[in-house]
Order: sequence, then C-alpha cells, then structure tokens
Amino acid sequence: MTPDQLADTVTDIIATLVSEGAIPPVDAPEVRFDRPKSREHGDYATNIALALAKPAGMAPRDLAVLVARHLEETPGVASAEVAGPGFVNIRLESAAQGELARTAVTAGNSWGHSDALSGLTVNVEFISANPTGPIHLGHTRWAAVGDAIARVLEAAGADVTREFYINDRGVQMDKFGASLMAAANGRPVPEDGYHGGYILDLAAAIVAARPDITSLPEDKQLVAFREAGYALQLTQQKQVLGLFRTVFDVWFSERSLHESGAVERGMAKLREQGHVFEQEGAVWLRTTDFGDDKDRVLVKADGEYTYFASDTAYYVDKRARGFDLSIYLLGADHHGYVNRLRAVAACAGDDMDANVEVLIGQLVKITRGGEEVKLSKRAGTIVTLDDLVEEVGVDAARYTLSRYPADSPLTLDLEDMVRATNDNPVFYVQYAHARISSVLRNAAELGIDWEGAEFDPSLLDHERENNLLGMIGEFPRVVASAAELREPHRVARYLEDLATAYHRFYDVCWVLPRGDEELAPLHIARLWLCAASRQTIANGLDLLGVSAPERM
RNA sequence: GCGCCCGUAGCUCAAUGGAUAGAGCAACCGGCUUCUACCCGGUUGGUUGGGGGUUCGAGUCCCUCCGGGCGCGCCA
Repeated sequence: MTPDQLADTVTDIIATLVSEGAIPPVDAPEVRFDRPKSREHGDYATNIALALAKPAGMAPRDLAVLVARHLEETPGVASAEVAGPGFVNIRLESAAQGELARTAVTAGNSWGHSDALSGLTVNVEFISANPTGPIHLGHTRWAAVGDAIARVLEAAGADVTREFYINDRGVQMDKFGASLMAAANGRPVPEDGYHGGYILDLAAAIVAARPDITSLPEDKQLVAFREAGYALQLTQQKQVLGLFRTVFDVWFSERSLHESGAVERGMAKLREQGHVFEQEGAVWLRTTDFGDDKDRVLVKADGEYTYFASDTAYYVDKRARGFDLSIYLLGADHHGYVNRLRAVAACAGDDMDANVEVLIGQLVKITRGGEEVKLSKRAGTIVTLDDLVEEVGVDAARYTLSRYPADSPLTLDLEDMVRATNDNPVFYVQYAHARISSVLRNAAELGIDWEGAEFDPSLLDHERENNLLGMIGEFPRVVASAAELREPHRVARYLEDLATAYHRFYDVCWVLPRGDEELAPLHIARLWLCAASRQTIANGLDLLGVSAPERM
C-alpha cells in the first residue's frame, strides 16, 4: 500500500464523515501522508485533522479520532493512532507494506514516473553561454541541474524540449574575432578582448585549416576569424556537453531570429497587444505595465535592435512553436531579468504566472585549496567543464552539482572534489546499486528464479525491511515533488537515504541461502526487496544523469 | 539609494508551516573464518545571525536590525 493510496482512503473517509453529518461540509485540504522522522510515530502520519480543524470548527483531536477509527477498518492498515496535537499515525500490515516491492519491480524503468504534468509542453532553456569560449564551471551547475530538471519533468509526464540559446550576435562576437585575429598575427590581444589560453589554440587551429586567412584585409579577416572561431567553439561546446550527458534538442541562434523575420513578428505581436510606444526616437516596450521597474528599449534611436528585442522575439517564437511553459534558468547575476521576462510574456498577451518561469540559481564559488578561483574568461582564469570531467568524472561532477538546491550558494573546492572521491555520496549510492547487482547475480548463479517464484510480502516484517520498503514507497512522491518544485536535488538526497536503508538492511538481513541451506520463501521475498531497491536506485540515478554500475 | 538572493554543527550543506533541527566530512570508540567493509553500529558537536510578530505549531511566513553576494545602460 502506497502513501498516496492511504491519502485517497482518507479523502474518502472525510467525504463519508461529511455525508454522515459527523463533520460539517467543508473544502477539505489535500491529504498528505508523510514518513515520520521517528519510527515511534508509525509507518506513516497525516496532519489532516490539524489542517481540517479550523474550517470544520472542531477540535483537532476529535477529528483525528474519527479519521483513525475509519482507517483502522481499512484493509492493510494494522493500526491507526491519534498522537500529539492531532496527528494520525498509521502502521501497515507487513503484507500491505511488502507489496511495494512487487509494485516497484513490476513498474520497472517507469517506477516513480507519473502523469502529473502530462499534456504540458515545456521549453527548458539553460546555459546559453556565448560561443566565444569553452563551457566553464560557472555554466556547469546549469548543465547538470537544467538537464536534471528536464528529466524530472519528463518523469512527471511533461513533453520537454531542452534548448540552448546561442548569443551569436553583437559586440562580444566582434571582440572574440578581434582577439583571434590578434593572436594569429602575433599581436597582443586587445585590452577588452578574450585573453584565455584557448584563444591561442583556436587561432592556431583556424590558421592551420586556412593558411591564407592572415593575408586578408583587416575587416574581412576579422569576420573570417569570428565566424571560424564561432563554428569551432560551438562544436566544442556541443561535444563537451554531450560528454557530460547534457544533450540539447535545440541550439537556437540569436542571429536566426533576425534572419528569419522572427524579430519583426515579435514586434508585431507586441504592437498588436498595445504595449509598444515611441519616445525620443526609440521604440519601447512598456514592461512597467506588468511589474518591471522601468520600460525597456526595443529599437535604439539609431535604428538598431537591442538585445532585449531578441529576447522578446525569442519568447514569442517559443510560444509560436507550441510551448505552454518557457522555463529560463539564469544565474544570480541575471536576476534583474526576472521581472522583464515575465513582463514580456504579459506584453505578448500571455499569463506571466502560467506561461513563463524564471529560475534563479546562485553562482558557484570555486576554491582550490581554500583559495578562491576567479572565473574570468577575459582574464583567462577559467576552469572548464572539460577540466572538471577529466579530474573527477562525469558521474561525480553531475551528482555533486545536482545534490544542492540551485538557489543556495555553493562553494566547491577543486582539491576536495578530486581527493574526496571516495567520500562523494555518488559513490555511496552507486555502491548500493552495485552491491545489489552482485546479490542478484549470485542468485542467478544459484539458479534461483525469484521472479517466477511465489512472493509472500508478509514475510518482510523485519524492522530494517520495513524501513527499506517505506523508503521505496516514497520514491514516486519524491520524483513528483522534484518536478513540481523544479528541485532535482531532492532526488539525490532521497537516494542517499535509500542507499542507507539498503545498506542497513543488507547488514542484518541475509538474502541468499547459505551453504547447503534450502531455498525458503523468505529468500524469495528478500530478493524481491533487493530488486525493488535496485530498480529505485537505478531510476533515481537516471533522473540525475548518473550511471548505475553493476560492479564497482 | 532602490531591488533580488543568502545567513542552520569546526567545514560543505539538508529539512514542501509539523512531533526531539538532520546528513556527509573532520575527531574518537567498536564490528567481516559465507551474498561487494566504497559497508554497519556508537560517542562528541546547535541560542537555525540578533530582536519582535502571526498560530495549535516557525529554520520555514511578516516587520526590523546586523552581516555577505548580486543587480539596477538607447551594453551584450
């Protein structure tokens, strides 16, 4: 029996109580069953009586007694007790609890998935780095978290598109080209250019592929370097992100917005909605109509489109492509964009609460041996995604970056990440998976067909088995809340607890027959529990883009 | 100056208004003559930055102060 089924049961009980006149008709709050921190409080607990007390005008404990009395009659429920100010604590019969193992194994790779967001078409845009340098650690948090958000949304049934917006237009591109040209000609890179060592490598690669490039006139040469560098850099970004298992469905070029007429279409859409005005020779969008602190310029007095014009066109284009919800993942240094992006949606005639969502993530502070490393592309002191993967591996990097809520500031020490490899929780979780895999391999070698054998879930009544089953039962709700809150770190934290529950079980409960011991129903039941644990860990790791090894 | 985010154990961080604020690391003590010890058990460690408020209940919500980060262009 799952906690959600318990909740449904209580919803029915409340409806019954209302129809019997035991409690006044009220809008009942959503029923939730949680796993209490202390097992003395049972397998599950609900605060529904406390939440219902005020609207019903009754004492919480009186309500709790009514609910508990009905719950005790529910099949699978061993006991229901009222505790504290009005909590209802439930104990399940071990058979009802043990059924969770069958549920998880039967569901397989879709265990934990739901249809909570089915029908929702979501565009998740993240990283969106300039194509003027490698993906660095500042972007890497989003490479891990953005992809994990996409994965949990998919698990909740949403139709998700991962999108990378390429800022390939504007003065930064020209500075990039100028830097490459200077480097190729043995001249110092301009003060406001890009100074990383990668510029020299890129310049050399460009010259090698096209030796005559440096004999072009300066203006043509700059464009040639810019375009060649852009192509190489973009390819490199795609390749590195692919290595990191973050694969984008769409790489969207800012230039293409201008070339395809999308900018004009976006402007037309905004004009149609009546939020565009002209002042002092410039064209403005009245974003202050929707909570922005100042209006924004779309077209400068000199006739040039602003970057903001691209942003608005991009949003309108996303809508035209059929996305119900556009999620933007931005760094804290862009939090000033939140109001204007929301206002853009509203100016386009959309609902800024429903159609757009801006998630702000704090920046990652990088230290090396306790000393801060400044991530400056221009100063050339960057730590790239490439470096990180090479040093710690994809699994450790992805996991470490996605086990913290994105809105909490994070300090990572590079030396720690390398040295503390064995202490990284990702290995703890993966080890549990490998350990279970080993047990199941051994079972197969012993010729035990646990899947085909009779499974008696009531045999799983050991305290550690009960605890492990309870953890497994939480998985679908963890996934659902991770999707709903856009917080995939919940999956990681959950997996650590689940791994602990498994290791504790394993420590005390022997799974396979020993020596010439005969195969008993308990062995079978425990193998089901192992298989359910493994399936849950594997599915959870997959949501984070982390591998689930069979051996370690 | 205005705005947003943050402040939890020595360190890095959890905790969807719920019961005694939890993990990992670090420190100390213990556990493998049968399924992976990358594991398990135990001990030490807190005025959740300070103060006030809201309520059955606040780390969580509101006000205020302190401290830190970031943002406030017809730049991109």
